[in-house]
Amino acid sequence: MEKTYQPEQIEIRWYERWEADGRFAPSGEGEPFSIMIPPPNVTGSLHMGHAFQDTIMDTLTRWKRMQGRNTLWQVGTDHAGIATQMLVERKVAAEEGKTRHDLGREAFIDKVWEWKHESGDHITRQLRRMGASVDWSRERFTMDEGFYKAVQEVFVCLHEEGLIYRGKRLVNWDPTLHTAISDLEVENRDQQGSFWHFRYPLADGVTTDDGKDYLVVATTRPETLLGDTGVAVNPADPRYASLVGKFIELPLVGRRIPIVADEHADMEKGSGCVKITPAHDFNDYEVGKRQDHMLINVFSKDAAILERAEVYNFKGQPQPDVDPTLPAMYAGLDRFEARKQIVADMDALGLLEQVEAVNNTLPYGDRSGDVIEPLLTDQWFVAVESLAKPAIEAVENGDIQFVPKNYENMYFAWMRDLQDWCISRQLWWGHRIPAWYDAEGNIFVARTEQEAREKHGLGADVTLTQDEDVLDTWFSSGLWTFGTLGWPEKTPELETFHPSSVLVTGFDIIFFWVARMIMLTLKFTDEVPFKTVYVHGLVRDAQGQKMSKSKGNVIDPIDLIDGIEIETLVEKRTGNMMQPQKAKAIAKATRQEFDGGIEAHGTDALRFTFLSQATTGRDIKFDMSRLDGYRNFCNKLWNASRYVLMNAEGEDCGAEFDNDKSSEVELSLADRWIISQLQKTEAQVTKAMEEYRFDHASQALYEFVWNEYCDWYLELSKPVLWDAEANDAAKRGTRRTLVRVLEAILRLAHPMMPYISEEIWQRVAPMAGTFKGTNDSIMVQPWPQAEQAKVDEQATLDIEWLKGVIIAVRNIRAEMNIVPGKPLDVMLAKGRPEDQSRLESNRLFLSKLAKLESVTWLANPDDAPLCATQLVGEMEVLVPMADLIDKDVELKRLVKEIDKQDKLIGGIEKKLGNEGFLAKAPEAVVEKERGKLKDFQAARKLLLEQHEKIQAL
RNA sequence: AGGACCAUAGCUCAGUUGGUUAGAGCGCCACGUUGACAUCGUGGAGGUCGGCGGUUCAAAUCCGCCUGGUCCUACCA
Repeated sequence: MEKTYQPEQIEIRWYERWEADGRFAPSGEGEPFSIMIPPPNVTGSLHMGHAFQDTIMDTLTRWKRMQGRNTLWQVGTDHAGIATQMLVERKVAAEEGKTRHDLGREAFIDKVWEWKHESGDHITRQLRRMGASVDWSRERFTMDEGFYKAVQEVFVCLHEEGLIYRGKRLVNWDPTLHTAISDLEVENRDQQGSFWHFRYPLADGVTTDDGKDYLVVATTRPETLLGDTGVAVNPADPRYASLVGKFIELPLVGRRIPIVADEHADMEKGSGCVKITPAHDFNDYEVGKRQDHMLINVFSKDAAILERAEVYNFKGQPQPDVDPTLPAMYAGLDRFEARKQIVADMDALGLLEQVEAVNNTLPYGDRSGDVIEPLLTDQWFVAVESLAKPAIEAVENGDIQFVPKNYENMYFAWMRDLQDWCISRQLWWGHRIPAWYDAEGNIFVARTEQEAREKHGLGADVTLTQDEDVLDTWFSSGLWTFGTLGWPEKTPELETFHPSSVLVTGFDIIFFWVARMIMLTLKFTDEVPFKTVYVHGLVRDAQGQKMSKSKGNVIDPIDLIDGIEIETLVEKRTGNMMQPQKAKAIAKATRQEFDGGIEAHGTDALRFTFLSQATTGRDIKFDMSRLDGYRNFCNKLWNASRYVLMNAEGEDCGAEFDNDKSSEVELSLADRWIISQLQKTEAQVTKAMEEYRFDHASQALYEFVWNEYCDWYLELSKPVLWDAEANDAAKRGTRRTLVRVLEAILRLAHPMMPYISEEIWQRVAPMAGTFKGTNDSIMVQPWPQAEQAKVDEQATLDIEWLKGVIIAVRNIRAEMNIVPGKPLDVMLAKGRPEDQSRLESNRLFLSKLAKLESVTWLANPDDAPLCATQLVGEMEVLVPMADLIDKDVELKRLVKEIDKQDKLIGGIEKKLGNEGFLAKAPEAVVEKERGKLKDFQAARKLLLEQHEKIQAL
């Protein structure tokens, strides 16, 4: 073995080997366990969030596989409608100077497929680097033929049931992308805005009670004035009671609009009068509906002012009787231009009463960054109410459980206030909506045009055109758990692996995806999509900032694995930016944070870091120093293995002797102890994994490997192995323990650190007798199970004693500035009989580990010469110091120690002096305190004696 | 405005049903390298558990209020 751990030499090799050996496919045996990967964007690349998520999924998958479950980790990607289309549009623009419209729909779609083929395996390659044990043979893409079939089936069925409908409704419209987006794709940002107060003249010579001939309405969006259909006042507002039923003459437009009473108007706010614009505001839409107003749309798809308004009733029917005339001077003006102009014109008319500065929030499209406009358009919707009910129940009754549990509240809150879901998108890349129209605009929904004709008896003479729009990507990913398994066919995979066992996902897409999956899956399979939802937090940068390309603080997980030069990193972060003006600052910050670039750490160290930070659903600040630390841990494990191999390879490791009582194999105290500790660790790690506490699982492993196996057991093995006089059975016992415990460690580690564990296991397993032929792999070994019978409490106590004495001697060395290598003569005094017997049976270990010349039991403590002392329980560890002792230093140390004991004693005495405590605390607690008091007092007494002795010098 | 979550060592975080001498890693200080590992070893310093109040014999842990932070939902006519 190499002297240091070098991940790059082993990782790719092992992944290729596993894949070639078909290790990732379900075994076909055992109780099924399945995880469906949240499909990443097919043309995307792996970011830290993916890497984190994939680590968790792979750890669960490998763990369950080792537990003998029939394990499927289903892999695949989604087509990411808007994101991919935008990317290809930009690419086409850059390369050919053309828009998608120049190319036409078909040619453009070809371009997207080309791009998919070109870049589509990037993310899957990265998944492989992460060690993901996904079943590549079952890889799915949402735009695959088979998956499309599932999408059509669902659409048609829902439509037949009346749960999908088409309607003219207000949607969040992205004027840049020219498509509807869901409210989840809208980002609300705070900003400084203006609040314009306008005077709306009363028609027909009417005046207010206080004699004014106008009402004041305020708005943050003056340009919508053109679409006003009325002014609302609160029905209980005495100020305007006399005006209800009267009219306003809408300025600039000249339209007569009614004053209506509606509870939407808040008497406390502003003047108490609200302008109503049903076609441009979600609240006003509701008011307009109640008041039987028209919908007057004044915006084009670009959010520019129309020449003539479009007028509809609330059924979406055009209203030719309403005069659609709009002022000519605004026609074609962009909404923000129009706003300026309208404000200026109102001012000129003396109708601008005041402009107030306000803090408000504005909706932005998370893709385009443009301000979202509520716009009246024809869209397809899913009526979610009847779907939501069972979806809520599934979580309420525990069929689906969230981990951590508090996310269930977030889910309920959203589900109980659900709007119908707009599923059509005005894009080209996606699942085309399976609906056809005849010349009159009649709608025929079917799986194919052929079916549409047959179903509705349409002759060949009827021209049908398919709906131009595509479906929201989340509509198709909502079918992911069962669509990937072959639905609507009744496949054996569907039978076996659905419902899936766990969904691992970020909280940010609970609404987007999780909720919709639950609704659609229950509807179409009568099963939940998954039994558990493990929700993890966001991976943030070291400062706690969200990682984003525009901030220039993203880290490519692959760069943490392979390392990256600083110049390459700067280039990567500042190249191809949307906002190039930020490049300089980003370069500077990057150079500051990653001075010498990033070193290679390997996949296992990265995975272990993620796991150790995976606490209960909170965000994680990615910490480079922890990554360093876990790479060191890999190295530690590597070197411990090196030691084991050096001492065991080619030697008799007793693999064939299974009976520990056999005279052929003799186990030392240390052997029994480490075996005992291993059982506890196995139990701990398993429990932690069951509870999704990967931080606890990784920590339990780390502590056992480093602080017990390496720090103590390996050291304790040396005296046995290097003792020329030790018998063969003892050596065999120690070698066997070294090897078997290491082999178990590797199996415990494997789900978390697949590569290093496999690499070492290949060398260790043959000696441990667990290797079954040349093609064997740790991936299919049984998960370690704690055996209660091997827990040896006596051995634990004995080793604790031994460690205590060794540490006491080390302490004395440090206190007295004695070099670590100098052999010492040590005496043990006071204490109990078992202390003496422990000394006799551990003399060898003690001498070697504490580097002692001699160690003797002092029957009469008064015989002790002048010594430095330490306490182990009630026993004193004495190192004769003769004239070497520094009186002042030692006195000071003792005083400090005595003070410490005094404080402890004081605390307990106070407790025990409290009658309430004695009366009400459980007896066991009281007893424990009494015991502690006794110990502390005994320690204090010894320290005091020692102090007096030295004082007397 | 409503809600959720968070606040523990210089940093990143654990701390299960109240009873621990409040822990880990990293960092820091001192010492140390012939026999697995300097990606290391040994020893050490460092915390009034955000603040105030309450419940209790006992609070980092339970309750209330406050402060600071993150996020979500709503509103902003």
